[in-house]
Amino acid sequence: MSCSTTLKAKGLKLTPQRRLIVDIIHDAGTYFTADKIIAYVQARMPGVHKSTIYRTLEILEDAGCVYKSELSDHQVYHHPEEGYHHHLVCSKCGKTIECDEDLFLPVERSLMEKYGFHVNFKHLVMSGLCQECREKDH
Amino acid sequence: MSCSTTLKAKGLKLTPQRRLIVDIIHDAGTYFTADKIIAYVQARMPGVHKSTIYRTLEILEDAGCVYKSELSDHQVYHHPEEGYHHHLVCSKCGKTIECDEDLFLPVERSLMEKYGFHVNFKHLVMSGLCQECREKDH
DNA sequence: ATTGCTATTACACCCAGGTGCAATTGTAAG
DNA sequence: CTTACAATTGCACCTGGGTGTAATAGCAAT
Repeated sequence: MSCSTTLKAKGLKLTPQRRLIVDIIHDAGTYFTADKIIAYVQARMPGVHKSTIYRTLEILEDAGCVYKSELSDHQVYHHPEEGYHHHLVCSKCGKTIECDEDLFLPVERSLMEKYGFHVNFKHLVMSGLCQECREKDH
Repeated sequence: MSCSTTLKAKGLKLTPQRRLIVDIIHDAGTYFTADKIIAYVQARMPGVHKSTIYRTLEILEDAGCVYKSELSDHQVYHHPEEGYHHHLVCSKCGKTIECDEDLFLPVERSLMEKYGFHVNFKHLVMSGLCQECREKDH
């Protein structure tokens, strides 16, 4: 189901501002930080308030049209069709590595077994050191 | 090495403000949010500015005297001697469960093997649903 | 094409965390 | 016990993310 259809089905309106924000995220091949989205939107449609953008992003997230992750100190948005996976971000060079989510199934299982806790590991963003930076550093 | 000694060894001054902040964290058996620390400090020593407290906490973290974690939207500080462990926080009832860090060793290893990435999993704080809340919900 | 109702917007304002800077203070050396 | 100097403080101000609200605009029914 397309994003605009999903919105309509929920009784939500398809305003020009929303159309623009949806388009930007869908056209992105990768994830966008909130500030980037704000910059793009305001470049194409000056006067759009940042609170509108934050609220739209929240609505789109609730509707399942975009995914949000916390990357150390910012929020990051990406399109669901980009697939379910986590991101490894090198704290030295900033490089991003996509990471298969299956690697986390064992921990999820053991947290459940040991503590009865169902942890939410969707779209994890983790920081650390990539191979090159560790080698350079040695 | 005591915290004050560590500070002195780095050429840092032991001001009354710092002494107070250090004491508060060391006397805590558990973790403290930044706002709680600010409230405690300002109750005992009115006039201390929040930026001073944030700066002191950063210095103490760099010196290894306290550990910082990000808990969904706040920062959380705790004393190193509290031990290395992660926290599971229920997003429904707010309950906190301490979680053995050994559970994460397998993922750390597989991230290293598969991507050569050394992830920093110290003092993780994860949200999810605890057993009771899942049962109540069903 | 109007109307009416509800969702949405822009705005003003809030909050946590943080920075640059001039004035102040701890502390080591004389 | 001074002095000197760097470290620290409080302040003003900034930033990202977010909320309450009156005014506005989509959209469905007429």
